[in-house]
Amino acid sequence: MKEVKEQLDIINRGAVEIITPEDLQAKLLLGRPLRVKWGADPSAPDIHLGHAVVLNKLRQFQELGHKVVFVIGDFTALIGDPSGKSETRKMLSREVIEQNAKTYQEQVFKILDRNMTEVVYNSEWLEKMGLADVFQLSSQYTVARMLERKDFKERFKSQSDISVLEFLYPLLQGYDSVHLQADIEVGGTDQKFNLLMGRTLQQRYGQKPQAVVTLPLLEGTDGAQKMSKSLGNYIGVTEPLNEIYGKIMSISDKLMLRYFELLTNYSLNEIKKMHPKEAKMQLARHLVAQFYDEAKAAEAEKGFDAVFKNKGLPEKIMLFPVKAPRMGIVDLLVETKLAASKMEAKRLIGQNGVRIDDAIVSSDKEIIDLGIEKIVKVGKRKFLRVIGR
RNA sequence: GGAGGAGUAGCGAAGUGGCUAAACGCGCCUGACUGUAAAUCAGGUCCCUUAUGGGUUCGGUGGUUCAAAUCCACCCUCCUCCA
Repeated sequence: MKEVKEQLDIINRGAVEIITPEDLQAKLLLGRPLRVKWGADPSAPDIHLGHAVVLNKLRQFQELGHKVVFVIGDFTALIGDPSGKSETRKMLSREVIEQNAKTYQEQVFKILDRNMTEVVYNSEWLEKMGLADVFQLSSQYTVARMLERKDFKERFKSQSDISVLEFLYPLLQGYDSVHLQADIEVGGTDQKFNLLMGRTLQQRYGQKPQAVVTLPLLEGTDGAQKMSKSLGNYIGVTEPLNEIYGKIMSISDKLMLRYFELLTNYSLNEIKKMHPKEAKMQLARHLVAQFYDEAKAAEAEKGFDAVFKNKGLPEKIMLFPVKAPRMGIVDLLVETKLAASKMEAKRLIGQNGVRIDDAIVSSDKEIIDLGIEKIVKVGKRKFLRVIGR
């Protein structure tokens, strides 16, 4: 195991806050593999790079010889985490939760080391709790303190609903730490309240409080708002490799450094010395390799260069059979969904954005003979092989 | 329970009877350039159509008018203040 100081440096990288640094150091000084808790609510099964920030940190813990305890909050998901929410969450059904939990694991192990991870479901212990246990647990915290939490406070102030059930969520998440005897818990800054609850409850139940490491919420590809599926600025770990590679290449140079800091272990000083394009390629390659493998990463890079650097064709192009042997270009674009409407098709043609077999289509009245296969290109990145039958 | 305010294109936001398919910003798309799907610059961004032509839009439904996003009635949704 590495020196404590060295471990602290690694853990600190990219972290927003460590509560408390003294506690963390004391834990590390124990010299044994620590139990690093990470909980996920199996309600949104698509993991993207935003989640990967936390996973990357956990991976670092594993590389330092510690054990990750991955808590699937199947039971707490029945309540729904109120963090950052402005309204009462809908309850999820058991079947949905189970399916999501499965998907979640498949994706998580693209980053985490399976052999250094213990997967637990919190229904294992929470389901068995009797009402008396719940009484005891809920007596450990006050309503006033609960209302200190920003999202609750705002909802209370604006007179939105807060169900009593929701008050139980942080308590149960905190209780998970008690049950699991967690040494450290890692989460996004939006989880801070819940993470601190773990510390409070552990002390009430006679344990040493877990150290808490909070990580920033990653900005999405737009570089402004946090990465989220609903904002459409995310890069999912299960996306096709060319998409991952391409989306990384499309982020701004400034954002690239942020991604390096939070998603990799590369030295930032080294990266800053590199040519920005080279650096970005490095990042794209690294991430594709992480979610797929090295060979696929090289493939993605080759594909990207072929299409964007040399303005050529990608290796694999989807084939789209059309009924007619010949077709007007506008109809063809609409038929193949390369354009959303005829107007759009015309706009694209007018702006020299459409090519057939690499020749710019100059008129929207052109008739295309589909007797032999044609390669249709729209914009920089949409390709289709079209043939009439 | 009472008083008031707001709902306009993907989002934000102008527009308060005809000149409005509806300013502007963001986003998105395309092009040029390049170091990449970075940055920058230019153009485009309701649908159909060969069209300076037609159709359908401004929370919903009806109405007034030659003419409505704009006026009236009712309804729906959201917000603020008071109790």
